[in-house]
Amino acid sequence: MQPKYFSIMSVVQQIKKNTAKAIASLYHIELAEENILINATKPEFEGDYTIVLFAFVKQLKKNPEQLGNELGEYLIKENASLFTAYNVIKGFLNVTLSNSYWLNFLSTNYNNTNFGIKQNTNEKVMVEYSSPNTNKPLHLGHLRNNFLGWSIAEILKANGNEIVKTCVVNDRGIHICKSMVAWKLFGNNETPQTTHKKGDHLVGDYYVKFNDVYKKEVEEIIATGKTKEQAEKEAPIMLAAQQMLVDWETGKPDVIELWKQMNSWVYKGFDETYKKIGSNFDKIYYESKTYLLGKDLVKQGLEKNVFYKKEDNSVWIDLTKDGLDEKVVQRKDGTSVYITQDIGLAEQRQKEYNAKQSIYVVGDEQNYHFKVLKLICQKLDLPSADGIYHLSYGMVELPTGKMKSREGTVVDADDLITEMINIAKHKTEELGKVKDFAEDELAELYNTIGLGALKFFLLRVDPKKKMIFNPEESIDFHGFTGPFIQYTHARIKSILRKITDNKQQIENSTFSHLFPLEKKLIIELETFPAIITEAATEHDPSKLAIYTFTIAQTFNSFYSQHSISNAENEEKKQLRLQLAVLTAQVLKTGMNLLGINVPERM
RNA sequence: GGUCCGGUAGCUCAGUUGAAUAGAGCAACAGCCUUCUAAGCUGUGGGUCAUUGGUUUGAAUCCAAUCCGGAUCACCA
Repeated sequence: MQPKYFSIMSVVQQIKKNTAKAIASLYHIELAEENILINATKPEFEGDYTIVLFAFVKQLKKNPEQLGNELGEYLIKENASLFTAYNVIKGFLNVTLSNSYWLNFLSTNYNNTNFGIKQNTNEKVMVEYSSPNTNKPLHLGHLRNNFLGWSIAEILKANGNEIVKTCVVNDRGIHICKSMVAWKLFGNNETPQTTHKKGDHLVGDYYVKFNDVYKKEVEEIIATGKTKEQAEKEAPIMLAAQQMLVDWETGKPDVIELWKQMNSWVYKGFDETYKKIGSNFDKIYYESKTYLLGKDLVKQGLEKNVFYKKEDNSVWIDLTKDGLDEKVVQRKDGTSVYITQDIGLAEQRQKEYNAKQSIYVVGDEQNYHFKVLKLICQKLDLPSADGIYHLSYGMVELPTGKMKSREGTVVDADDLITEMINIAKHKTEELGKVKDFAEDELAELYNTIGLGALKFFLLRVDPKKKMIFNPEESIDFHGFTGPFIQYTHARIKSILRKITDNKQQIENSTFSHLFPLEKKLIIELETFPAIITEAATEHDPSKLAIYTFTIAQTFNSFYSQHSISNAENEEKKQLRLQLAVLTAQVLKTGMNLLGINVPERM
């Protein structure tokens, strides 16, 4: 049996194909299928799908009504197994598809656990996400990044791509030295063990400490009559951090020792958080090892005249013809800048993995940077260039404005996760439906629901848009939320468990009556494979979040109106069982693609 | 200042390859659990789609201008 993977043509494609064929045969005009607009028919009209005629009215020199009628007649005559009725209103041709078509779709797919998942194409895609700094713990913004990265990787996998998940850890630089200096000055040899604090939080505290001290020092210097600019340059703690960076680069043993020590605390803390949110990577790059990459490419670029050297020995690229600016790629002292290492890393990854596409999940504040990066790689003729895709997402802000870790005004990832799990616990206890669960089962359930709520909350909006998180109004568990969908899944599973004689097979597929809500659910379920494709091509998990919500909503309406176990007759019962099984399957797959688990009971 | 992104119901957001009377959720109000999980369902109210002009049979969607908000334009990362 072949339908392991979904490969049947979608309804919409079939309608397009038939419409094109009809027009070719009736009017001898060839229309490209992609130019035919098919919409779901609005509920106030009769029909399943609507062919919008306006687009080719002019070309065919027909009035819409007449064209609609001729097309409708033709479709029904030539393909009676698919089309059973039509009506024309203004320029809209509404067609009704045969119930046997829908029933056939349902019975061939309901028990396919791979429904919606495409055949593997072996096309490799790299997804870089998370990419934390080792000077502070993860916060809400990192969570959006992680969830997006994970989800887009899963979605691409479902579309047949081979995925390499990667993370670039920013473990060196002046900001890392800041926490190191502060710890050295004020830390009294504190460790995660002595303070019982997660290592990333401990280090983060010293990053904040650095900035507090720095601010105070600057104020003191200004009070002596110097300008702000001077003060910022002269503050002793800043000078100490800069010296430490120099010492790090020259490999001074005690600095390296401290650096390794503090980073190891951070990694341990990160691992804990990653484990909680279910994130992992196939390959981790450390900037301390890659920051020197790209120097050879600078040399090559000079030879190719892509770059040019100024009198002071700095190396530049002129992007003014591309509407951008001049950009430095190597400092006058010969050291490389941020973008240089990115170019180098892009090349190295290409050598190591040879991926067709490389997706960078990075905030929209770096839109310009990635535009430049791609352009430079293209001008250097690097094989990785065209595959560079910046999956840009908006910042998560608080009602009070931007989060700033320097000022300690961030929503901490660990705290938020703990809070969400606690809320899940309280709500679950209030409802009292799982009193027979063992303790570890309960813990797992709270985890699933709490994280489900959080992930769904962050993934349900278009990644491009910035979002506002209000800590006062905690994340909801009703309506357009993760728990609502998880609940619907658990509800279905509960029904299925109770029906013992579930042979789940309609013997009589010519059974032709469908209630509106039965049909609506089937029609919506049928679009699942297309939604997965759309989410992948648009790099947008929110498409799936919205879709799974719609399915859950429709199922619940259906459920409240039609009984499954006490259906009017055996055929209806079997039909509804199939519907329930496929709905649960789609909800599960859809949520998994968002990185969210669905419980069997809740 | 240049470039880019955004402005849709009280709030959070869909809808933006042009298409029927602009949709959800939350909040508010009114109903529904002797029947498969009420974290649910049904209904009501709520809109100058920032503004103005243009293109079109048709504009929230495309074009122009304006207003508001944000990002970015570092030999920072």
